[in-house]
Amino acid sequence: MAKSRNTEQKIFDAATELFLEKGVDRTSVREIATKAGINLALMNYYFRSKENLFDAIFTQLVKKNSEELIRILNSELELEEKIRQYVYVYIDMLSENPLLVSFVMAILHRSRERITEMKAISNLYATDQFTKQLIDEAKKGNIRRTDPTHFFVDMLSLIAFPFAIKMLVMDKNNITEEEFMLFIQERKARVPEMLIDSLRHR
Amino acid sequence: MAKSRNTEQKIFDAATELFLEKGVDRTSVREIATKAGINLALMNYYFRSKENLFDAIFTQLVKKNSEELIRILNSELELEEKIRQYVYVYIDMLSENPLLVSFVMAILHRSRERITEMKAISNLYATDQFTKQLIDEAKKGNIRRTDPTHFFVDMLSLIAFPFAIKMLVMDKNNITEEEFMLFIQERKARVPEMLIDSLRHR
DNA sequence: CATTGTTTTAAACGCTGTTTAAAACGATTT
DNA sequence: AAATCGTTTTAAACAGCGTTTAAAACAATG
Repeated sequence: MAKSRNTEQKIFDAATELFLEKGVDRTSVREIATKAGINLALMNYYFRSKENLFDAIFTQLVKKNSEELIRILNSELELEEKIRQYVYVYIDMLSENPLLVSFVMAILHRSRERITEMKAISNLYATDQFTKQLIDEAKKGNIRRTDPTHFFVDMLSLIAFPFAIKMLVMDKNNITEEEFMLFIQERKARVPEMLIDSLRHR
Repeated sequence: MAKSRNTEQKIFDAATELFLEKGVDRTSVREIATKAGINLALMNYYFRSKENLFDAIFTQLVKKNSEELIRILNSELELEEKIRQYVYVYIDMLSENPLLVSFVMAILHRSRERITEMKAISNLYATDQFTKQLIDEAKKGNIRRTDPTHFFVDMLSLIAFPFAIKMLVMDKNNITEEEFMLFIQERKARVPEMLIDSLRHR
């Protein structure tokens, strides 16, 4: 046999599919090789390690999905509308990409250090423009003074954590996966209101 | 050599220490055996599997820490005070037990199914009394009508998720571990206020 | 004192991710 | 056209993992 030149892509595609199906840890390199129809050693030849292959897949996936989030965060949108759009798009994104959720969980689980060395992530959370907006609006008296870091952490928590505890919520409330997805949909309206409420004067 | 009768405990202790230090996945059974000063096979003899040993350690850890949380949630405390205490104690608990955070992350990461089959967790989130309180207070007009499930998920998200993204927050804000812990401490006041705000009429 | 059931041991099993060294191949140079 | 060179593919092995096995060592019992 010879080059065929799409070997790398075949590995990438097979791994993506298997990682989605069964999770990263439960997918073996031999399985990937079989599915891709290539020799076992080629995975290491092209990606150096399984970890590296995972990183490549994750980075591509984040890049594909994060552009809109970054655009919204750095747009000139009025604050409340920006929060609404950001939450809405983010929740939709996680809803439509279970793989993304699994990957994020895997990353968070692993990360004793290696987080922002993944460029895909550090770009995703470049919040300078948003931070400035929060401070400016507070100066103008339009909203309450708030710590931008806390606010952003609040926002991410309310958006992402429910996906992490999906099984817990399903078990506790005796609901199906479909019903859970409805529950998540409800949050697209609820979470922005809660965040905006927290910025109001009282 | 002979029974020594604390072999099981020695395994348990060594594993707990190593799991805390390096995480479950990065700790091998051979390492546990060495640290405990026992034969490799004894881990399987006493705990059947590494997964089972993990479950045993996790269950004990949760039991030790969750009593107070359950007590608060089912107490007769007035709603606002209950929220304040719950958040305060929960955050303190996670702050003082990094092992607990790692374990929860590991569990969430694994869980494609097996969540509430861990009794320790299902007890932890028995929220009937709390749910009733939210509904009653709304009927009395003291708070806004709210979906108790959403509210509880909000609460857990704001409490727990920041621990999960610890490295991300540290990297992004260029802060040390100590400064991160201060950031977490600030949330003990912030999070309850946000939750209580979300219950106010407007 | 022999027997029984429990605990410990050394060795192996089947799996994992990864490395090795040689083979096969395509393209380039002579 | 043949030889050379760098790339790609292969089969085989390696070291590590969690786990199992079967025999040995031991403590308690009849």
